[in-house]
Amino acid sequence: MAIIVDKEEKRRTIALSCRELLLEHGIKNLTVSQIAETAGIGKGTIYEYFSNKEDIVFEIISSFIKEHENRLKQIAQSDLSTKEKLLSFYFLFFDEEIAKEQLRTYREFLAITMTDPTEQTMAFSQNYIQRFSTISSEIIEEAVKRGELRPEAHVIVQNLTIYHTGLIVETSKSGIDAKAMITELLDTLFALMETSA
Amino acid sequence: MAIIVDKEEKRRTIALSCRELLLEHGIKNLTVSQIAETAGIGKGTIYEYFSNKEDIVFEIISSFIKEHENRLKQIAQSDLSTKEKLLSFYFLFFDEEIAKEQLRTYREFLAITMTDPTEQTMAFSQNYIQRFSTISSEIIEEAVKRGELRPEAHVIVQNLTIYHTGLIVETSKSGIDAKAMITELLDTLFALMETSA
Amino acid sequence: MAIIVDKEEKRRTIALSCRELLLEHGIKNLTVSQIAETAGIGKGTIYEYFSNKEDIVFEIISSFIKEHENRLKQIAQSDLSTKEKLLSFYFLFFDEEIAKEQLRTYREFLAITMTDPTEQTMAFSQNYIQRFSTISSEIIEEAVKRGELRPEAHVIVQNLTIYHTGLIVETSKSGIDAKAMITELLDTLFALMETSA
Amino acid sequence: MAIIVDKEEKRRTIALSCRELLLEHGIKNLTVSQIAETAGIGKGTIYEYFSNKEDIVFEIISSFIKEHENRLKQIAQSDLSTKEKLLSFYFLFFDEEIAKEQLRTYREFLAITMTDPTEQTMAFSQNYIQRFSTISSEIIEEAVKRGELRPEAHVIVQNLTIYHTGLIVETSKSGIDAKAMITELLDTLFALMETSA
DNA sequence: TATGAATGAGCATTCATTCAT
DNA sequence: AATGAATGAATGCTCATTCAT
Repeated sequence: MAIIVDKEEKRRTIALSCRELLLEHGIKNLTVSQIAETAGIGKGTIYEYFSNKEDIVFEIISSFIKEHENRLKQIAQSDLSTKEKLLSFYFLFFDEEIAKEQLRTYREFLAITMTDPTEQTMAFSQNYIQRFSTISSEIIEEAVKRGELRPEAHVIVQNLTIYHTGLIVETSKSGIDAKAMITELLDTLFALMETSA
Repeated sequence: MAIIVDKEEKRRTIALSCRELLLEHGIKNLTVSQIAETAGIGKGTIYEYFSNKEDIVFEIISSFIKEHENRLKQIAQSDLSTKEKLLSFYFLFFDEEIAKEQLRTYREFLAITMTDPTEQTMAFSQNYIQRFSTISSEIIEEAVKRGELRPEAHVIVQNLTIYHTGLIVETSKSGIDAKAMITELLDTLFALMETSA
Repeated sequence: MAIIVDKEEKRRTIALSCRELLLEHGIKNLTVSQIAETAGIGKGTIYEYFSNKEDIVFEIISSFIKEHENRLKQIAQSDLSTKEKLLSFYFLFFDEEIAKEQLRTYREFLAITMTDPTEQTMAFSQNYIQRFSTISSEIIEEAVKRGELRPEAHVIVQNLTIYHTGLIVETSKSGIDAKAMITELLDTLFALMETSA
Repeated sequence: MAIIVDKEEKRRTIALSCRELLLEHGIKNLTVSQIAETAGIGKGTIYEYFSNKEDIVFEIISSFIKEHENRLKQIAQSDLSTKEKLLSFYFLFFDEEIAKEQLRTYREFLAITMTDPTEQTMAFSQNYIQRFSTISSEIIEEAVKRGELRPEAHVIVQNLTIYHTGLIVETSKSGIDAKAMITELLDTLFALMETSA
């Protein structure tokens, strides 16, 4: 009897073994040969589990995003104040050591989604944005329910996700302090959004 | 004595003759040979006026940006209300036929600044952001002076430039209506920022 | 399972198929495309077996040098007198039809080692010089042992390898008869080196 | 009345102004534009006085060689012993600071004469070799006349010029001590060549 | 299921030299 | 006599993907 390998399982195994490799080389400089070698399999075998290089890279990035998502969820469920939650939320990409390491690669990923709008790419990217948005919405919804923030906060926070993307782009040019920018913006917004009560 | 050429002038001439070419092919798929042919000069001549392909591309993009800047200035100086000004201001990239054509190329440019942060690239990019910011700041300053908007508006509008970049990125994934997003956001922000008076 | 190829074997096969090509075009004018075509393989395949053009060229030259070395060994082991051996030894590069054809390419190779002293280049070159020296030393050692030549002959013959290189260089300028030069020099040296007995 | 410029004079002036430039960049990396700029004249003007780049480079190298020749003549006319003269003579290229600086460029020159045997190149090169030979011959002739050396020394010393070229080539590969090589060789040769008297 | 050998399109850049003025 | 603007040929190398075994 031949061993039946769970394809999905093996995809993950291969992807996981190449997380460091991706962070080290970046997307463009990562070769399929390197992936095969690091995963300990043949180059051709890669294509038994992934349709192309992009597919592998996205699987690896997906694992990073899942981790990131979990951290965001922890922030959302923490005891912090609403403002602190949002601060931590948006800082995460710029602040934490792990996230910072991933920022370069995430920018590359973003650049790809901008210039090669494949169906595959876009589906992946949209899905990610949506999940990211959902979590931040939950933070706000709660605050609005509790009467802390005006209902308009919802719209604003929704757009903060897009602002966040802009910040990721613009911080690739030196001279921009993401932390300071977010803090100032949230301070100002909160001053406006908080119920006068 | 040989003819003396105004280098700066000729740079512009060459760049101008290749505007359509760039929009048609995009940055990556544009070849120096195509540029030379379109400009009606020898390939080597290109390098008498530009240090490399990037240099030419940026000169061409620069001409688009200058045009864009002029349109933005016109908006800033128009009779529109502050909110309408800002709407027009941020729509411009997504709305006008001309701008829309350029959006794809501008995204490519943005992708380059994110992944190949050359000194040349960054200087160019920062300069552009700054000029863009200056104009929008002027719109706000005026409104604040007139007592239309609270002073906090300044911080918010400053960050709208970054939001705008994020929007350029995110709209590369279909399914996002930039116009609706901006309208909703500005409506909400204005409701918060307008002096109750 | 895929076919496993003996890389070293294939390197040689490719190199051998391009010997004539190299002699015909010389190093500089030889293109990788020509090599691929002549070897009957794809251009990319070349780079599966060689790290760069220099690597291929050196492999081909290496095959010439090995042949040359074998001929030198035959001379060393022949019944000729010591002087005749040395004459044949140093003539070989200038005299034999085959060698003469290779002289132009060998000069190019020498010129490269002089101006682009890569580690790769130098290692290759030194190795060659050493093997060449070893053989001529053996000829002398024997003669000294037999009491034919004074022990000093060793030093002199060692330096003849360097003289030989000089001759290869200088004969690139017409008007120098390598054969006559070597003959006269060896005659004179032998008159001085031979034991008076 | 137009000023009549002595072409030969101007050739020298231009060449002299670019000596440092040549040593700094080497032949291949020296551009005609650099020469024109350094000489303070237009690029086109270069071609009023020189037929091509090679012509300029050789004029500059010629000035170095003339200097070198003068130093050799001084050695030949000094009070040193014959052996010491020859040692100094052949050391000069490897030992003196100035000469050492020039060695890299001289090797490049040699490489050119080997691979591009233009008439121009060869004439220049042969002329140089001959003058170099003449001086060393004078040293020997004297010694032979005085009865210091056997007449055969003439043949040997003649060939030392070629040996010297070989040494220049081989020392481009590290690991060869030119000074030690020459010393040992001359010691051995003198032991053989000196009249027993 | 696994593999690894083979592939080939595609492109920026340099710089000696010319010649119109 | 002086100049400098214009030129254009020529080439190594990468790497995702396929498919025969």
